[in-house]
Amino acid sequence: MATIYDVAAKAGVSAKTVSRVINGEPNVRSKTLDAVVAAIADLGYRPSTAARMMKSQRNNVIGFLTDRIVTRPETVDIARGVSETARELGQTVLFMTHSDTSAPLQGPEYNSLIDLNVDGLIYAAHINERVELAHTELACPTVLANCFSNDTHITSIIPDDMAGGFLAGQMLIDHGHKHVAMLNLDEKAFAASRRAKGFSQAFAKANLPKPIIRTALDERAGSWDEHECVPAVLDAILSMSPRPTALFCGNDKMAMVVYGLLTERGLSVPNDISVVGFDDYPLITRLLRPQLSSVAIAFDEIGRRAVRELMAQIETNDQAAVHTTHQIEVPGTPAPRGSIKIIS
Amino acid sequence: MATIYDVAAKAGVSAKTVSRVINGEPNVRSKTLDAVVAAIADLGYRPSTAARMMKSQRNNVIGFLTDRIVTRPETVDIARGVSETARELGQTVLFMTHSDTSAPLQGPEYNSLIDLNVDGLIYAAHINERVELAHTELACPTVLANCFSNDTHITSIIPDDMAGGFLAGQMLIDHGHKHVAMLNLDEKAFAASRRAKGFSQAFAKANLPKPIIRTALDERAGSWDEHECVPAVLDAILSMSPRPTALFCGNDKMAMVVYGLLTERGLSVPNDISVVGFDDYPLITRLLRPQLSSVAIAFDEIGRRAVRELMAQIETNDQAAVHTTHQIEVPGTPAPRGSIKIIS
DNA sequence: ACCGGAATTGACATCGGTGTCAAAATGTCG
DNA sequence: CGACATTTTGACACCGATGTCAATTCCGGT
Repeated sequence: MATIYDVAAKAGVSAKTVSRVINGEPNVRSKTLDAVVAAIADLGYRPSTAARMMKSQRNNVIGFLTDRIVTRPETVDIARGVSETARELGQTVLFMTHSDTSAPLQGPEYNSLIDLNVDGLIYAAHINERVELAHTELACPTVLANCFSNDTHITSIIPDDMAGGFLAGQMLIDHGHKHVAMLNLDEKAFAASRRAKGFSQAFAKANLPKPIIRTALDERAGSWDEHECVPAVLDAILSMSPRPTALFCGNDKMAMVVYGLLTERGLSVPNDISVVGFDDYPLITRLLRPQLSSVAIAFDEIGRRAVRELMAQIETNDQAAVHTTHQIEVPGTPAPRGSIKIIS
Repeated sequence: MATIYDVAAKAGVSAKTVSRVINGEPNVRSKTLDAVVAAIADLGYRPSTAARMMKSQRNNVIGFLTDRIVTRPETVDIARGVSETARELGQTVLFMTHSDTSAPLQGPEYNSLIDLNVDGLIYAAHINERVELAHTELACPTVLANCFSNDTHITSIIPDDMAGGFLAGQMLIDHGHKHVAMLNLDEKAFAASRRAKGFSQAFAKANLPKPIIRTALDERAGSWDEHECVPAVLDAILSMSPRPTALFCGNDKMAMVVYGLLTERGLSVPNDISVVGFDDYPLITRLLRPQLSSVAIAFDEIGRRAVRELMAQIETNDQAAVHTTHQIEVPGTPAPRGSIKIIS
């Protein structure tokens, strides 16, 4: 690999002059500039980032750490947003996945990242929940994505689950639904309870009866068997009178299970009952028939915001900087599709 | 940030001795060692990777470049395998996603990776196809994952789609199916044609009639509307006599669409007709009712192998190293579930 | 041609580690 | 106790870039 000295020798100038050219500094005669540029091209020279970052103490590298489950579309989309925005801002992203999920900002991966001298760090969780931070002192500027902390020093970017739940409710109201039910995820989870709250608020605001809300997730079960108690809850709801005209499911996965169960029970979506999901996983919402209505959370936008916030923090190196907003909520978007019947 | 000199001063030794301790070199008296360790702990010292990599020219960093679509479970799983294996081997992974998908080993992201002095590079495609490489000279050791090249110098790790198709066929044969049909993806795609070929071979080997194979993908359509011509193809197959007892879909997504269409037509899976998918996306196979039988490709294993091959290449720096195998095929695993009826 | 000031350019130190090799300390044995 | 082998330690150069600051070149004006 050619070094700056090789280029300097070839162009008949000093290393410093080559450095000037590379960094676009002014005050280089155009003739020397041409010679240097030619030499660089000739030798296929690329400056060594190692040497560069050693000198400047800035790496233009940010770390991205996720909890164990990277397969989740949420995390993937956040990663995509981070990746793209970082590129636009000339930053490189170092991705790592926690091997041990016990504490968010700890463990071998966290240390690797810090050792590699990242300028800042984004921690993304697969589920919007409060995380407990071990350190009070952070090793570098840090932004949380899709999770938050009580520590007001730490900026976090989270989806607005309450507003999302409201949008789901509004979508149903707009289609004329008045008596509806929600099959919620684990009530104790932050995101789930917010969605339920927002959903209720939509009906309260429209002076409609409070929707029925039931927890339908089996928290004790494994990842793919967690829907075991959905049938019972669903049957209970279906046998109510008047029977709800629509079901809001805590997320798209549950909605997908509900589709199957409704088919088994000889009920068709949306003629017999309408269904709304949450998350808008395209794999589910676009491939189910009829296509599933849902509320999309722009996770890539969460990633984007996270990078921008982080860069802002890095730039204003001032530790005592006033963070006016330490919690930024990204709104969702309703995605109405064929799974909602219009009731007149 | 404390430097090695700070530690040296605090421990009352030279920088070199501290260096010895950090790198676990022998010949350090235990008393000095203790003093140094204490000083390191005291100051919270972490060696600067910048300085380190500048000296050693080895970074222990490998690059991971994917084509645009990172949301695909394939790429995500490969990334997971890469990430985990890299960690086990003490390597750091730099992830980047191509912004411009036109040529695999080119573009700003590729250059970033090379600039950052990665020791090696893994390029992962979202679909198992041949890629055209622009350079003949590679800037660093490179391994392809889920795609391959004609260039025999380049190692690639790909799923064995033909064996996978065979497994799908065998799964149906084992359940007593004799007259079956396949709704294939775009025949011109490498992976799709291999799956179809393997599928046929299973029936040929069992001395059963050749399965009906139809292309059911609308290649002109956009990403989520590509299943528009499935209904027509499906109806054509359903009206055959004798009607096939099972449908092998080119992938899980198509199988999911087929589920919906069968429901609309009043046919139930598996009583009226059996269905098999390909890929084993858990989001689809585990949430459909009945659960979808599929063939799982261990993409994380592809990622693992890719890292191991890459490290082997990096270690044997010899450019003229003989690559006995430049194409490694990773087999799939049949995942039979409720979507296949047993025919006696 | 000469001068002053601005525009260019380069010598050299520096960043934080590691390799080399010689110096110092330690230990062993007659 | 001295000679010698062996272990332990440190001084110094170097990796490849950039900042500092002084040296050089250039230019217009006299």
